[in-house]
Amino acid sequence: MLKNSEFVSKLRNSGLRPTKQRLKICEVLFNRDKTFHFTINDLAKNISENFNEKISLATIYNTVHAFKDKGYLKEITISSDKSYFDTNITKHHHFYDEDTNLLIDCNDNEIGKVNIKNNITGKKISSVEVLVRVASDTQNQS
Amino acid sequence: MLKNSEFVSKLRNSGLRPTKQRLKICEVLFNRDKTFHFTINDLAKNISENFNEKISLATIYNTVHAFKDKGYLKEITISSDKSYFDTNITKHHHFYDEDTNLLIDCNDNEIGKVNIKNNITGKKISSVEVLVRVASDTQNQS
DNA sequence: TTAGTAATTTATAATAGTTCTAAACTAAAT
DNA sequence: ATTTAGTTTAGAACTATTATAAATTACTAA
Ligand SMILES: [Mn+2]
Ligand SMILES: [Mn+2]
Ligand SMILES: [Zn+2]
Ligand SMILES: [Zn+2]
Repeated sequence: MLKNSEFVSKLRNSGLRPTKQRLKICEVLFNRDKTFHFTINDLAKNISENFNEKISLATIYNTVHAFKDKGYLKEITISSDKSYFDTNITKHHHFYDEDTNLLIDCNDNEIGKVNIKNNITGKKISSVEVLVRVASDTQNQS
Repeated sequence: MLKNSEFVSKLRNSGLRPTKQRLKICEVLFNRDKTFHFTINDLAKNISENFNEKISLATIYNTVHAFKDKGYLKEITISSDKSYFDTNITKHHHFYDEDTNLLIDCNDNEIGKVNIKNNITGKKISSVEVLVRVASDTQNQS
C-alpha cells in the first residue's frame, strides 16, 4: 500500500529514473496488501487489460529484471518453460500445485528450518529454497 | 554398470522397443559407476563427439522424456533457460554452484530431513526438493 | 520367411519465452 | 534551452523445446 511519491523515491534511490512505465508497474506490483506470484505474461496481460497504458513487452522484461536486480522481486523457477516472480522478498518456501500451476507461500509453521550440516568448501550459501510439489489426491501414479 | 541385454529387458519391460538409439542412450546414461547430471545438450554433444552414431535431437528429447516418464531419470529445474536431468533417481537434494553452473548431490549428512508440518488440504505431496545455491566466497553482493 | 502393423526415427518447421538492436523519446543536468 | 545519458519501443534474433509428417525399423502373425 505505497503511494506514487514513495515509488518515485524508491526508484530514484535505486538509480532508476521514475518513468511512467516503471511507476505503473510499481503500482501494479506493490500497491496492494498482500504479496503475490506472477509471470511476465501475467503482468503484461494485467497491465494491458486493466489499464489504458500500453507498455511494451521489452520494457516489462527490462523493468522486472531491474527490480529483481535491486532486490524488489525474487525469481522462482519451477519448470524450464516459465519463470515466476515473487513480490514477497523475505526468505520463504513454496508449495507448487501441479493441478492449478499455482505457487503458494509456506509459512514457518508449515516447513521447519532446513538444517544444512555441511556446505561445499570455499563456497558461500546464497539461498536455500524448498519446493514442495503437491497434486490432487486422486489420479496419481501414471 | 549394466550390460546391453539388461537394457533390452529394461526397455521391453517399460513398453519401449529396444532400438539402437535407445540402447546407445542407455549405455551413455546408465553404464557407469556413478550417477550424474546432464542437460539435453550435454547428452547430444556427448553422443555425437564420442561415438560414431548420430542420433537426431528429436530422438534424444523423446527418449529422455520417455525415460523420465518411466522413472529412470529425474528432472531438476534450476533456471528457466535450461533443464537438468539426473540419473540419481533416489530422493535427494542439491547444491547448485553458481560459479560453475554445476549441480552437486547432497547426502543426508549435508541436509537434514525437511520437516513439513502442514500440507495443503486435499493435496498429496509429490516431491520435496531443496536447492542450495552456493557461490564463491569473494565477489558477493552486487 | 514374409507380409502387415504399429512404433520409432528423422529432418525440418513451428512455437514460445526471452534477449537484442537501434531508432525515437524522455528525464535530468548544465 | 541545450545537452547528455537513460529509457522505451517495435520488431528481429535467439534458443530451448515441441510438433509434423514422411521414411525407417521392430515386432507379429501368417
Ligand atoms: Mn522455451
Ligand atoms: Mn527459453
Ligand atoms: Zn512466494
Ligand atoms: Zn542429483
